[in-house]
Amino acid sequence: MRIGEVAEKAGVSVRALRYYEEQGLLQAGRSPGGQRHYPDTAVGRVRLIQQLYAAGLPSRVVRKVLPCVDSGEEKAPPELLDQMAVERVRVDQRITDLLAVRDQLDDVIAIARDPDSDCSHVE
Amino acid sequence: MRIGEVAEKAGVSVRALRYYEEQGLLQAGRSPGGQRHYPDTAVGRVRLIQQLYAAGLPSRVVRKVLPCVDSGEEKAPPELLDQMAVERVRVDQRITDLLAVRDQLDDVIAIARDPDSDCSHVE
DNA sequence: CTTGCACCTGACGTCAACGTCAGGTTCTAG
DNA sequence: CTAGAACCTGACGTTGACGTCAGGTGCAAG
Repeated sequence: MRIGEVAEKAGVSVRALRYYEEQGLLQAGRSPGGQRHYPDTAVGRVRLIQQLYAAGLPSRVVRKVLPCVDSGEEKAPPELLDQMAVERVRVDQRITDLLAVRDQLDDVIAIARDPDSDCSHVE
Repeated sequence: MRIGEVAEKAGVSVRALRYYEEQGLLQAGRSPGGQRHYPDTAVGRVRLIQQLYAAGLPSRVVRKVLPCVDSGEEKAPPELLDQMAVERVRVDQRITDLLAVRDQLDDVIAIARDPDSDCSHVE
């Protein structure tokens, strides 16, 4: 597959794919003329990258996590595992933050919809 | 309170506070000499702003949400409420993404710790 | 009145994750 | 063989949330 097809199937821009390669997140073979070509698995990998980005993980984290997730998990060296655990904690913290924010939004929405209900969070 | 004290109590930089004012997120009175002074409530408001940022909300969302959360929720016009609902959905989506990522991390960590357990997610 | 720290206003720098434009090449269809 | 779509490599532009530096001012203490 060439870059355009991968981009379309994965729902990202061609520029993004070249950027991922530049960042070492996605390898590509080259045709004699210099054009990139990807295996079918590339689409899935790009989707994975997108998922990690969508979750708000910074690129340095993606860089650390990707090799573990796709290139056979059993090869992960212990120090890398520690990093993963650290990131796991960070993700968890972020989830907690988001839940709190969601609750705040729910409060405001509920109060606005039904002003007579008491504002219990102020006590 | 002057800006330095607020910054320290809220755990952010002085520059950040000036930035918030510039963005219309945080008002401040001025001394005759031109120095900003804040009420005690400013610290809490800054913490709220930080929480929203920490959750990954973009500034435009914070801009929309803040007036509802602190200046008396009952005044919120319906169109603003719709926006809040939209953002609520976005936050929810983000939580879902993060949960998926966390599960992936857990999988990788679990497999690495205990390679004999079967990789059930691949079936 | 002077020292000196906290404060002020610009204004340019930074980093990430691409967008976009310029100028040239490769590949495919007819 | 030729048009033109898809690709290539730089390289500069963008947005958000500030960092940082320059050059000047407010204010409490001695």
